[in-house]
Formats: sequence, structure tokens, C-alpha cells
Amino acid sequence: MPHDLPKAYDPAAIEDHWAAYWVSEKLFSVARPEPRVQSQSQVQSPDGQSPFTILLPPPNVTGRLHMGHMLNQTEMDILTRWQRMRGRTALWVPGTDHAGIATQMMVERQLTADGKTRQQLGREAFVERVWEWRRHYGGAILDQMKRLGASVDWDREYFTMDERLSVAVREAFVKLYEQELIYRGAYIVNWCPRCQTAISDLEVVYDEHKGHLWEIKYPVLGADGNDSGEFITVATTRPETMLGDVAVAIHPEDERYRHLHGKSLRVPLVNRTIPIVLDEWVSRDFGTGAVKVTPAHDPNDFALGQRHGLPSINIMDDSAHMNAEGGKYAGLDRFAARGEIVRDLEERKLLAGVKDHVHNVGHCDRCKTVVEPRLSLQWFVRIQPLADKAIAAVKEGHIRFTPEMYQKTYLNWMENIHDWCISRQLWWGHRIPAWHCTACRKMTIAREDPKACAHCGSANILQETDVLDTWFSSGLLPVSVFGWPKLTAESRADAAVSRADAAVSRADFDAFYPTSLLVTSFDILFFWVARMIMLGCWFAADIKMPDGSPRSLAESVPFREVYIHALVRDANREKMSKTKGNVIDPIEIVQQYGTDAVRFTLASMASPGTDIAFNPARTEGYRAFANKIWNAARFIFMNVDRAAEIGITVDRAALGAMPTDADDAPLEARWIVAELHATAAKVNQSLEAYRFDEAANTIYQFFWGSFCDWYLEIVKLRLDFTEAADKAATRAALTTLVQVFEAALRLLSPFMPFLTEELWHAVYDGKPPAKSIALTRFPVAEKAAIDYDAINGMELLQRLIVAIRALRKEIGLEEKAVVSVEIATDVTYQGLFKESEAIVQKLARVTQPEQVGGISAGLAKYHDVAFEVGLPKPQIDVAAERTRLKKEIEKLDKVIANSERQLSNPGFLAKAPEHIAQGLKKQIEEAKGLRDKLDGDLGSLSE
RNA sequence: GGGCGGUUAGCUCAGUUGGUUAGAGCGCCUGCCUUACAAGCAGGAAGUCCGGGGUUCGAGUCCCUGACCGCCCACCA
Repeated sequence: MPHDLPKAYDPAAIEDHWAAYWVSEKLFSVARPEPRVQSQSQVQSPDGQSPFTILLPPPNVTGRLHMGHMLNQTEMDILTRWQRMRGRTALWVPGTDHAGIATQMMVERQLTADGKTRQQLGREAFVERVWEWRRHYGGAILDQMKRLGASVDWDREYFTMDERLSVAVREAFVKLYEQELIYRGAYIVNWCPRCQTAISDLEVVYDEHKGHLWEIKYPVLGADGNDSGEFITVATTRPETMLGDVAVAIHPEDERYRHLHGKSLRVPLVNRTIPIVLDEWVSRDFGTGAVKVTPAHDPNDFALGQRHGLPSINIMDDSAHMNAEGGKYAGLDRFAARGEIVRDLEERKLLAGVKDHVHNVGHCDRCKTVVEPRLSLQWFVRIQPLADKAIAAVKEGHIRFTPEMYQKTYLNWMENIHDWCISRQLWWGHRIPAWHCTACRKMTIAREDPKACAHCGSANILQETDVLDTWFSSGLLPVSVFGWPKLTAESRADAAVSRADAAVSRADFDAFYPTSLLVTSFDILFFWVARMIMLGCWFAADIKMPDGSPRSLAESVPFREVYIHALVRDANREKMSKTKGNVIDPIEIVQQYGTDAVRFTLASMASPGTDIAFNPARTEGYRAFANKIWNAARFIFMNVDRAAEIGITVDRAALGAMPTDADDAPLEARWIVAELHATAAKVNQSLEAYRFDEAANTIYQFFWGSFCDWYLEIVKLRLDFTEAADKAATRAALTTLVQVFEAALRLLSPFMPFLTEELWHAVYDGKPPAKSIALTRFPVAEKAAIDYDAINGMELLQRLIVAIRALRKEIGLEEKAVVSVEIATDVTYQGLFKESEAIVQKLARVTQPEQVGGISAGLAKYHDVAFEVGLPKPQIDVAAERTRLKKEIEKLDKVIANSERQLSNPGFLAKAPEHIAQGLKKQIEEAKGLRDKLDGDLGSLSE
């Protein structure tokens, strides 16, 4: 029996199979477009829509999948599957990032375990060792992704160190250099003494730190060059930097120090003579109003030093130990030196005071070591011209942010941007394509490795040892994954590229650039999103449009939309972290509840702007949802099989589209079809706006609340397989049942791809019309198919049934007891209730309802604005019933009072729209009628 | 220091341009093994929409203000 499903849904039993199937069948691979013969239009989806293109934010190659990835991937997968099912060519490109520092650190740790250092190995061997690691383990995170069912094109998987992406990095660097947008110079940068590399401003995280403000007395020198006996006191949080002091700065208007203008000082401990300089940057009310100036170890001091032509004295080595400039402190770690220096100052009575001082201390984002601002020779991107374009692209609306507020965040950052330090003193990464000539000391920057200095021809050239910031290469991804710069065989970068290769890349680029959407988390908004926009707009602008026309800014952007999601936290809203031990491993939770349930949890909680407090209790609920659907399927298949036995079959050709129903179909059939259309409309609309939560909840409500709770229960009445059955009616009911279910599976499939794939194949009994539900069409509502009469009728019927059930419970009827019922209603509804007698009987456990003009005395009653029902044997708890009635009456009185107050307000009648006033009037009328009836009930109870 | 977000049921969150009695899931209470499903069914209780002021015929929704929570940017020694 193909329809013989186990009683409970076991995700583990089916998920691995489908995950592997999707990959092996290459269901989500998008063929490279045919190279253009001449200029012609872009690649189009079958129905003429543009392709949907999306890049996976590449996880670190060393990474393990965490909940943030899973949220990100779930959202992208839902959108990609949805777009694909809407008929668009949907291309989702996966890949990994070489993650310079992270990966180097990890391999270094391995070396340490073997008792080796990378220096012992040497650069070449070390890099080879990293590649080795990557070949073995680098695919782990993407394998995890496969397990989650991400519908990516695995044929296009990239790695940021791949040859073709490295070519792009090199081209970008050389081009920027040629455009004089890359320069090399000695500036203060953030230096991590542990990683022993420069890091960018963004890679520094500040922590509040309870430190001290030391006040140090610097002797003022007299005209004779000896101590005059007077001191000037400076305040500092970092006394050790005094070894590199080159001046003390005061505010020119500061009266306290006016007499010291032009004087010199002696730096204690090192006995260097330094000037007093005047600078308006100094704030008079902080500390003592006198600042020691250490240009080599503080960005502000560096700027001040530049203004005053002061020298810079670097007092530390790469690992933040004092160097020879440190005199007797040489060799000491910076914090050890601090202790020694403070002690020595104290001894010499040069410490005027120590105050507690809370300030922010920068730490390396990667290893949390305290960052050392340090003067060093680095490479920078002159960022303003790129930023200007990136600002324009967003301001002119070529890139849209969701939620919108991130546009402000983005612009604010972009408008206050600083030059980007792109050099890293690492071995793992894209090595900067610059060669230093030992003969003429000039640099050669080249696309191809040069053999000789471009300036003097000397063969004694050495390649720059620095590599590029990882984000430099990932920032280029939108252009580089689609073939840039090898787009034409003529361009300089492409000397080695065949005309054919170039044409293929060119076709790819034409088809898929700009990408449609970027889905990411706000924490890499500046690191990555902003850089992609800058680099994408800059480099794409030079690439002609398919028809040969110049590319506008609108067509240069790397993506047209950015959707930014929140962070996944634990159930207590704590940030997940290894140290807290509250990290939820997605793979573990997936094994526990099934991938679909976890995906659905994330989707249903992904409302914009709020972090997700991931609570497994909720996932448990969605596992139940999956099980519910599984069992609905079992029920349906059971009936399909039963029907087949007496020759009733459902025409497969009737499936796969949106069902519609004849006007003479039973109420529940017309209703569920109408609900399906309404649901499809809502889901499409929600996904359009990235409201995953709305979309998920809408489907949940439809599937469980409407389809299972009501429709399936009612349809049982129609599935009559006896000899006497009206076979046409049974077939019609069965057909609608299967049609709606099949369509609902398609509706759900972007959210729960595994379950729906399994059941969809079962619906077709192993002979599906496509290789996957993912390749079918997503339900689209037809307005005309939303039968509002059916929706209203069903709503009333549901109210009647719920009323009877509630009343039964209230009067303490046995759950199983079948009792008689009286219904009194307006003539408007008598027909509806008459037609629906069988439904009422089944769902409310009553005998054939008796429609009466008024409920007989002595029956237990329930009042609705549209009807009254009465049940026999009122063994009522009088006190409880009185309480309930009073409460109900009180509530109604409130409504009445509130509405009447509004109606009696002349302003309301004058200004409120007609339908609001009408509605209010109707409401009062209904509420009053109901209140009177309840009053009557209360009266008869109190007798 | 500058900017942003949040505060709605016990918990986690929805609540479209202001409009008729503020919703969902989980949890809780009560009763049911009703042959698709106990990962289920049915019924129910539960809210000063953070406080204060204002605009409006009408405010959870708009404005001002205060409190609390959280985030981002800057980094005055």
C-alpha cells in the first residue's frame, strides 16, 4: 500500500533522503545562460519575469552552523523557493569565506598543539597547511546547510580564495591604485598584539573598563635648561606611554598655564626634553587641562603631533612589549611596564594623584586582546569617492532597506566614514600585489606578477608581505561571482582568458547582476553590506549594459533590496555564547524536532526589528503542527484508498492548480476553497513584505484551524462509500478534499520543504507531475474565487456549533451524550441552519435540531446576536451561571454605554464616516437585544 | 556625547493609512482514548495596551514628556 504512512510523523525517517535527493538531482541548479551572439535582452524566466538572484552571506570556512545561520538560511530559502514557485528563475549562490584571521588562528592553534609555530614552518608551508585544512574540513558548514534543505545552486559554490575570485581581488586593488584611491602610509592603526596585525576600526569592540586616571608631574625647565622647581601635572589613563611622549599640550586660552607658554619640560624617567604646545583640541575641564602627547600610540596625539610637527616615538614592538626606546623598561609587557612606571613615579614623588576612572577600552573583535593604537605602515582605501556613490545609490532609492530604519543607520555611517585600512599582517589571505624594489625603493603594482621593477628595471624586487582584509574580497562577491573582471577578452585583466570564457562570464553577469536581494544580519551591515555597495557601485559602473549602453547607478548596485533580520537569542533573551553555555546547536535541535519544525519556528518568530528568543517549547508546537498535517494526509489517503475500492477515483489532472468550486457544492466545500484563496492571497502579500511571521501564522491557522478542525470533520459526512451512496457527490467531495490539500502543501512547502515533499509525492502515489514540489507553482488567489457568502455562512454555522458545545459543557452534559436541541433564529438564517443540520448534529452531538420561534421554557439557553439555542436538562450550577450572566451583561453594558456616548456626540455624527456610524448603531441594537435576553435569563434564574 | 529600537495576557510575540467588544502560540483550568492525529479533541479563565499630558468625534495606533530595558555609532587624555 503506497499510502500506508506511520501513525506519527518521524522527520528523521525522511529528511536525509530528500536533502540528498535535492542535491543529487541538481534541482536548484540554474544553467549558465547562453552567451549572447549580439546584444540582446537579459535572460528571462519562462513567463518573462527577471531572475531572482541572491547570494549567501558566506560563512567562515572554519565555522560551525549556528542559529543565526539557520535563521538567515531559512529566510533566504523561503524566499527563494517562493520565487521559484512563482515561476521566476531563482538562483541562490552559496560559498564560504576564507576568513583571514579566524582561519589563521585556528591552524596556528593546531600547530601549537604539535609544538610548532608558523614562523618555524615558513610562509609557504604554512599557507599550504591552511589549504590542506580547508580541503579536509572546509566543506563542513555547507554540508550542514545541505542537511537543512537550502535550495541553493551547488554547481556555483565559491570560496573567496578561489582563483577566479582572486583575480577579481587583484583587479580591484590594481584599479583602485591606478585611480589613486589606494595609498600606503604610516598612520595610527588599531593593532592587535596577539594577532600581530592591524585591524580596521570596525574590528575593535569597546568595553567599559574601570581604570584609573594617573596624574603625573612633569618638571618645567628653566631658562638654564635645568628643573625650575615648578611642575605641570598631566592626567593619563596609560602612564606607560609617557616613554614615547614628545610634548605636553595645553589650551591656548587656559589662564592657569599662560605663564608656561613657550617653556620646555622634562619627561620623568626618560629625561627627554619636550616642548609645551598650545592646541585648542585640549579641553580645559578634563583632568588637569594638560595632556601628554604620544603620537605613536594615540590617534588624537598623532593628529596633534602632525599639526605641530612633532616627532613620533614608537615604544613598543609587535607584541606590545617595550622596545629599546623604553630604556630600563625594554622587554616588559605594556601592562607590566605600567606597574613599574607608576611605582617609580611614586618613589620620585612625581605622582600627584590617582583617581578612579571609568572609560572604554578597545578590544580585538576576534581574540578580545586590548588593542594597541600603533603607528605603522599600512595600506588604505581613500574611501570618500566610493562612499559618495554608495550614499547616492541608497538616497536615490536604488537600494531599499527593510526594515527601513536601517537606511538611516547605513547613511549615518557612510556619511562619517574614515579611510579603510585594508592591509593585514597575516599569511592567510590575498597577498597585496605590490613589489618593493630594493634598488630604487619604488613600488610596482601589477595584475601579473612582475619580473622586474617597473621603474628601474631591477630584478631585485620583493612582494609585499601583507595580505588584504577579508572583507575586501567578500565585498567584491556580487561582481566577482558572476565573472567580473573576465567579462571581455579584450580587457587587460583577461589577457589569458579565452574569448569563449569571457563570453560565458559576460552572459552570466548580464543575466544575474544586480542581484535581487541580500538577506543578512545587522552586525555585518558595515563590514559587508556597506562594502559591497561601495565596491559594487564602483566597479560595475564600468561594465556596459547588455545592449552596449552605459550602466547607470541604478544598474550598478550589487543588490536592489536588503532585508535585515534580528539576532537569535536563547529563551531568556540572552545572547547565545559559548562561555554562557547557552548555545543551541541547530543540528541538535533539528534532530530533536525535525528541520521543518525548526524552520517554521524561526519563520514564525521573524518579525522585523525584534530579536528572536528561541524557545524549544515553540518548536515543539510546530513539530505537532507537522504531525497534524501528516495525520491529515493519513486520513485523506485512507479515504482515497477506500474510495478506490468502490471505483471512485480522483482525476490527477484536477490537481496542481488552484481549486474552484461550483455554486451548488456543499457549504464546507465552497468555504474551504474560499479560505484557501484568501490564505494564498495573504501569504503572497506577507512574503512580498518579508513578513515571514505573518505568512507562517496564516498558513498555520488555515491548515490547522480551518482545514483540520472544521473542514475535515465536516467532510467525513460526505465520504460515504456504502452501496447507497451518491457516488457523484462522494467523488466531488473527495476531489475537493484532495485538491485543497495538495494546494495547501504547495503553500506550505517553502516553509516546510521536507514534510511537504514527502506528502506531495504520496498524493501522486509515486507518479508526480514534477521531480519535486519545489518545481510546482505556488498558489495564487483568484479574487473571484473568494466566495464571501460561503465564508459568512460558515462563520455563522461555526458560531452555532460552538454555542451548543459551550452550553453543553456549562450544563454538565456528558461528552458523549447526544441530546435534542432547539434553535430560534431570524428567517434569514433558517435556511442555512436547515441545510446544515447534519453538520450540526455531528459536530455538536445533538439530534436533529428543532427550529422554533422561541426557546421552550425550562431549557438551558445560549444567546447570540443571530440566534438562540436551547438544550434540555438544565442541571445548572445556578450561582456560577448567575456570575457568568452578570459578567456578560456587564460587558455588554459597557459596549452599549461606550457606543451611545459616541453616538450622542454631535462631532461624531458630523465627522465620522458613514459605515462607522452605521456599524455602531447596529452594534448597539444587537448588544441591547442580547442584553435584554440575558437579563431575562438572569431573572428566571433568581426565582 | 550622538542616534535608534522596545515596553500589549503568566511567557514569547502580532496588531496595516487612528474606527465598531485588542489577537495568536505556549502555559494554565475543566471534560474527553469521538476509529487521521493524546505531538490529539472540546470548552474556559486570563490584559490599567509602561506612567503623565496633548491632538481628535474617536488613540494600543499620532504628538510631547518621564521611567525602565536593549542596541548602534563616537572614543577627551
